Amino acid sequence: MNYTIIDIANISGVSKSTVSRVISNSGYVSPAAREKVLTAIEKLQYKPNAVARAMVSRHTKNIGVIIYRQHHPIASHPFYGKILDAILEKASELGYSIFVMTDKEITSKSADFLLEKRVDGLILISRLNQELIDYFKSSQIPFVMVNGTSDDSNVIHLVNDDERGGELAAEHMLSLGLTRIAVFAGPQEHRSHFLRLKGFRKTYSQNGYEVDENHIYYADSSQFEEGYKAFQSIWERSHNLQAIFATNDMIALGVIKAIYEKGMQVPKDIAVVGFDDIDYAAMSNPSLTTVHSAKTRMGHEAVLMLDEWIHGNTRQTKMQMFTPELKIRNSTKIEIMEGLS
Amino acid sequence: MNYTIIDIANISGVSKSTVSRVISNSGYVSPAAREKVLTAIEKLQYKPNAVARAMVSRHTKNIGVIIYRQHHPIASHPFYGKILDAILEKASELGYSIFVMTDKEITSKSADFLLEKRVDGLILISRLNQELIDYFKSSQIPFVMVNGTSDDSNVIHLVNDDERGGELAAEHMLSLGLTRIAVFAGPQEHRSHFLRLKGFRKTYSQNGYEVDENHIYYADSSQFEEGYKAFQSIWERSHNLQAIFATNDMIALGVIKAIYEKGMQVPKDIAVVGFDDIDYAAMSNPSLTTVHSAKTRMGHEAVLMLDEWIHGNTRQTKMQMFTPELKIRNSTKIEIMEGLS
DNA sequence: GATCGGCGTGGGAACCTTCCCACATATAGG
DNA sequence: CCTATATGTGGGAAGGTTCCCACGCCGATC
Repeated sequence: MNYTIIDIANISGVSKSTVSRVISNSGYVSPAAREKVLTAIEKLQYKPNAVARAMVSRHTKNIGVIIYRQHHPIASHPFYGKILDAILEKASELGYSIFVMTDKEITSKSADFLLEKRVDGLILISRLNQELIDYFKSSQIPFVMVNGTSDDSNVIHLVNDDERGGELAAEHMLSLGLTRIAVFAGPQEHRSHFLRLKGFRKTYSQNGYEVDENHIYYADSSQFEEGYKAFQSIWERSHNLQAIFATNDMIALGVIKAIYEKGMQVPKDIAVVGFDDIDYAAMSNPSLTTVHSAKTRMGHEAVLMLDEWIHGNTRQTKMQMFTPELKIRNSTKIEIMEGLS
Repeated sequence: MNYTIIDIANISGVSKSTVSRVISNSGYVSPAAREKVLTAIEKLQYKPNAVARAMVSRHTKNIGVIIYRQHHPIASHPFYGKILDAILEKASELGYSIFVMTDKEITSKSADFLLEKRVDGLILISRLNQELIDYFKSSQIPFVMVNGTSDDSNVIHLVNDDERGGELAAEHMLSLGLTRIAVFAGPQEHRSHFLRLKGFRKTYSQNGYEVDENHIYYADSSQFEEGYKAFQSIWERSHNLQAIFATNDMIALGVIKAIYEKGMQVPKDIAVVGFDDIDYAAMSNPSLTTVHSAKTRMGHEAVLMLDEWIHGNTRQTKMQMFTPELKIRNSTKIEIMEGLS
């Protein structure tokens, strides 16, 4: 069914070595021989067997991407999926194929699977624990972490400067005079949510406003439903909120929906600021003011750095941090509040 | 760096054949020998080399997924990404690894790449042309098409019953007495958009209302921006619309946004119906009435059918059609219009 | 006590490629 | 004319596994 290099050799009347040289474009091959081989390849629609090639060359040109996440969606997630899209794009440019796996549990199971497939490297997305990080380190496989947790400065990881992002959100809200606020924070064991909240509180604090712990709602997950439900619960505690900061856009979108269902409007009654700048932030009604995180750049850079490692080069700085950017949209389009506190 | 079956054999004092039998759990192995081998495997953290295995067994347990699509997002697309998520899930259940590729052009380029990697089968998502379908047929590789175009009844393809979906949308709108309507249709060369429009018009027609060709806007793409821009253009032509049907949710969401920016409200001034039931349909403000398409089921079924083919079984019915379902939400929550035309 | 089947084990070929080495021819330099 | 170098070609080993076949042992059957 599939032809081999030997078939091509026989048809074109040369040895398999010569065919190999033609395919890999290396060594000496006479124009006549090359011509004959090329015609035979074309005629039989011969495709070199990458499995056999990997067998001898000891590398597959395959990269594994594992997204650690408990809830759907995963690939179609507006944040993680966006990173994946960027990975796919850059990998294709560099000639890699990508295995995508999703894993609900933070264990080595998926990775072992891909390790058996002999991938050249691994890209790990989202939070994983130190035990797993140590496992990857000991396995000798080149790997990079995207948007994950690690204080281990020896591990390549690409993250958003979430603390700075939190500050940006706070600065914006402060500039609008919004001081009666609430925060809807995603799971604090996740680096991003933790730092976003931290930066936000710090900035408010530095400006003389402590964020009341009673006005911080800690969500169990970072999903839409969480923001939606959470708003009801916090609303009962405090009726005179001016604004809400959510540590990601999905939560913010859930909050907006809940606000409208209570018969209020954004930003007229309550302003909302999100984080991530997922595609829907711009599309939502009203469009959502948010902090842009470098999803595409993280994905591209992850592949680039992994590729370097695979080729034996490593950079000095293992940690790459991307600067976030504030995107002001309609959900905070208000007159500046004055003299209120 | 990586141990081989021979290393395990040497350590445990048996032959490589015995180790192979232990790993594959086949043939006769004495409990004593099995025990020794297992300990050695555990001790060395031996991982069988799937590349070598694929070499001899002639199958890789890898499946390629190619998403043919010109515009970003792809993996993170609320429709295609959702299918991909389902594929990933089911594949993992069945022990397959998934190569994901995206291709902007409808050529055999990506497929050739995966064919070289010797995938066991291919899942092709979205529209492709007959030439390419013929190419896959001639390549002998098991493949299934998801949400693609094909009149070739010999090709396995999974589609949504889009025509019926168009009817459902029309029936709902008619039941609300909405007759002054406009349609925003995605690219007509795409089977889905074509059939959705067809079913919709047919139903209106059967009820005595022809959809005026002047009130159909044919969009160049099926994206948010398209719906957004399109509304402005159609709005100038007709100021007294009661409702809009868009052939997918992204376009519908764009329309809603444009409606609000013109100072009107949904559904009070104009009702909107979409198609697909992407996650954001439920989250949007107002929530979007839409026709649910079986994204997850299509993804699951695609893997299942491909797996059957890989194992040499094929079903009689190559074409599997999924019945759509109307999801009534707030974007059509109106008093029934009476006596208007 | 020879034969037979079940059990347990090991050796070797095969899968398809790359890479190294050996060999052949032609050309140039001394 | 002989050697050195460039060009061109082919053979064989290696890479790690599976699978087939052969072989040895044991207990049961005739």
